[in-house]
Amino acid sequence: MIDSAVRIADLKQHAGAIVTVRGWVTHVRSSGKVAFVVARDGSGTLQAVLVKSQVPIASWEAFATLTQETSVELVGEVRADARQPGGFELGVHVLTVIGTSPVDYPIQPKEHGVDFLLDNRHFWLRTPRQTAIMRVRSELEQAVHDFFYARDFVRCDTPILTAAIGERAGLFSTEYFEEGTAYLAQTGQLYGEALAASLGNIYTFGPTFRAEKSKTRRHLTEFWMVEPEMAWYDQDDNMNLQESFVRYLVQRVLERRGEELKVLERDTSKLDCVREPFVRLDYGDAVALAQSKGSDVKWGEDLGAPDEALIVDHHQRPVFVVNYPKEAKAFYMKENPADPRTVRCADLLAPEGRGEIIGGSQREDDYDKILHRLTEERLPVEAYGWYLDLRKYGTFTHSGFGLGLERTIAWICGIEHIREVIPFPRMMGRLHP
RNA sequence: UGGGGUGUAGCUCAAUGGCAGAGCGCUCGACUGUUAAUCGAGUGGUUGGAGGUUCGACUCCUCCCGCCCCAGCCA
Repeated sequence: MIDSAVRIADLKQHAGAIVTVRGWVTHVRSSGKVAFVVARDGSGTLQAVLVKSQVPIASWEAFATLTQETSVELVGEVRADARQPGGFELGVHVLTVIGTSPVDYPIQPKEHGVDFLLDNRHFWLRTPRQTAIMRVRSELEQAVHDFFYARDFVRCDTPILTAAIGERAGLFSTEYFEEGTAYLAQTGQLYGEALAASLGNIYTFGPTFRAEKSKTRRHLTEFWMVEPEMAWYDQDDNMNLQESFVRYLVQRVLERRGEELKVLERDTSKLDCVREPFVRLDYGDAVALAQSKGSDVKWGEDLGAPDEALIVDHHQRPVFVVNYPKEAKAFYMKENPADPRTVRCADLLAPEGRGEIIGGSQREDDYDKILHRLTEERLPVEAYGWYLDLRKYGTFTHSGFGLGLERTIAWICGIEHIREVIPFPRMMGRLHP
């Protein structure tokens, strides 16, 4: 801070005092000899009142020049006023313009189209709904760390620039000195497995990149993922942890970000369902359920988004769909001893048509089986040498999962499209601002 | 990539083959308590682009472009 300016949110602690507030103008109103400036500073909004006969001429003239988003410094008396949302207003003694703002500021206090707002994302982020979302996002990120710290998981940062490993979907590539092509990581999981053999329980939390040409409300090309990896956890332990984790995240936002959820007009009763045990539905039963509701999905196929919606709507709470067919899932998932056609995995489907927010599995720990799967998938075995070593030198039962941060935020906040829950979304056809 | 939709003033939208409009914004004016203040006046257009049909096209047709929704891929 430049000096002892007061944050708007803290004004109630300064009732009756003369304080300095700095912020940006959102509205101006005038009634001839009384003028009103509404300003925000990131912590809240404040109405400041200027009376022509009680302020210096320079301040009165400065008011006349105010436009939306002009940055200002206000010195005045904090006084209680029942008409104000926060209960206080500022009786201005001095108004000083810090930075002017041309009259063509694009965002008005009215409805705008999505494309226009995304073009002006740097300004859109100044609006109340967007700041509420960003505060929930921050709360969730902190909650992730608190949850795992309390359980003695070690946070490990895995590389973003990688050689060609990982999953099958599209990769962003870039030149990498004499090493050829590097790819932006689409998961930290394989590194997480190596670290689990070193530290026991670990998690990674960072951005991941997928060059898929997806244009849905659930996809970004750059998104943040939490990926825990636990030594000596089987798939049941894994799901138990996921259930505790998701329950904690929801409770944390309900407890600490109620104001933000109110701004977002979130019906929080829809989140009460996380307190009940999550449903654990075998893949075969999930297929049968979807079929009974009109889907033509067949055993062996991955569930489509409409199938997932049918399944979750039926149960009205989070659902684990467990043990998918091998062909529908990645090579590293452990073969199910009870039914070798399937693997020991689970997708966690969030309520309200949100679809998959977690994908997880027990990892294949048998050297020969995973080598066989790599070959089957026609993946370059030589690139996976270090990964195979984890099975060769002291293999171990282990499991992990990946939680999509943006999908989780969108679900908890009740935001339709995940492009709104990351400050500067990266999607097909959008790289600016 | 496939299916559907859409594109008109700075923004949000009207104009169903016959004079291209409104609200908001912006400019000027009035007002000593406003809450997206109110009231009065003013300002605003290559109707996404190219071609075609027609006496006449924002409107109908063809192609192209942008965006939105859905699907696939996944978190």
